[in-house]
Amino acid sequence: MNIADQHRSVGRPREFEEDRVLDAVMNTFWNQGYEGTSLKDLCSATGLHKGSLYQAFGDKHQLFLKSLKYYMEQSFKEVAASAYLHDSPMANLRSLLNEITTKCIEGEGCMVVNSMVEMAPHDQEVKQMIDQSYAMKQRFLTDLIDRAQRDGEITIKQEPDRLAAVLMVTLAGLAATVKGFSNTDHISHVLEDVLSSWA
Amino acid sequence: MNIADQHRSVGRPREFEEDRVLDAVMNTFWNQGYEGTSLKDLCSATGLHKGSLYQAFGDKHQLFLKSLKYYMEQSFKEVAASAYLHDSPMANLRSLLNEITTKCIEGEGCMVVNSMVEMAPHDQEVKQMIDQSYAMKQRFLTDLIDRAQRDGEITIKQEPDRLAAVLMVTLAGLAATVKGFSNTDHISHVLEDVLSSWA
DNA sequence: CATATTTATGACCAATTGGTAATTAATAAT
DNA sequence: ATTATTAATTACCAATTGGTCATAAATATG
Repeated sequence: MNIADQHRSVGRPREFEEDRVLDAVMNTFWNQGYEGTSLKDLCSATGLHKGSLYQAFGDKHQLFLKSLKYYMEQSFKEVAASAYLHDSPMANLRSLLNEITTKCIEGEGCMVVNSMVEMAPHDQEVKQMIDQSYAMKQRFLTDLIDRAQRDGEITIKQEPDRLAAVLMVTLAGLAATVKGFSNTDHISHVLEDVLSSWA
Repeated sequence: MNIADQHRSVGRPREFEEDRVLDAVMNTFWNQGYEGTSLKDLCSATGLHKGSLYQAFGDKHQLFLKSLKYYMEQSFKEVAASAYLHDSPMANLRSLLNEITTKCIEGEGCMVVNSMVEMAPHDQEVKQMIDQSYAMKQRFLTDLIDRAQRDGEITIKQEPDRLAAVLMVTLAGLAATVKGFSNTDHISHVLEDVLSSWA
């Protein structure tokens, strides 16, 4: 019995899996935004009544924060794995960017970028979460770039963190642009093109 | 007497300037988003009662479309001028990107990118407007890049339209990223860095 | 079986939402 | 001056919003 279950050992047991609900909530906020999502939307997405949602996760805002955190963890896990497939840092960087691009196009964007645009300017908590996630990802990229530079596979005309900043902005741009167009042919190769210009 | 004024020659005259109202509406939608803006917000921003807003511009959605169109026209005018200051296409491209970057950081983003993220997937009319604006800007950049390439100031390893696609995505990324951070030092030079990697 | 505890459900709430309609006010044409 | 026309203002509306609360149901403990 772990700590998370401990306070549930007494009383009526939950009829839902927390992660499954969080996943449904996440998806709803992801493609409708915070203001565009009503509690009714969340109820029909999760199959729960709002009373249950409130009791289990708190109000709409807390629910959003938790689903955003969930998104950040899940999406990073899903994607970071592809940066360890090869021996060469450059190959790893390439497959990481390809993976992100593919996921981004399939999933029609990125919940972090959506939240950055919609909420960050008016929501300190969201802003803070994004700040952390951004810093971590930037370090991740900087490290890969640094090693690729040492291997001589990337130009050393720029510092690794500046190149990483370019990637971060380009990735955000990809996530934003994907939402505007049905045909994504003209943007699917953008990350590759940026990378190839660093040869 | 022009056509626009013709139907106003009879009856009580308007007490507001259409453009001033549209400007206030635009700014409100720009930094609160569509769903995040209520009619009350628009009334206090414009000083008009909602009855007047409806009569003059239609419902909330039409009002948004008109203010988005207004934004597209105004922002393009403001920015495009800086692409004609110098003789060299490369210098013009550089000052254009600098101007966009500056405006983007000052104004905390771009209404088109905001709308792309929030609305395009669920709003055909918005999507269409963005599509047009995107195509025009991409042509504008492609043309500049093409001429800079002919001058030998930009690598010819990539086609102009692919380089332009990179710029478009990076610009969208800039507009999105700007909204997430108070300190913009780490992104202010991204466009320059992209450009310099094309030397 | 009784009790304590937790969850699920549905009724309930005030406030706000986008939107309409009736009334009043201001102008041009007659 | 009267009338037609347009605009400004106000009152009004049904629906939805996020959020709470009382009650019923399900479990573990004693």
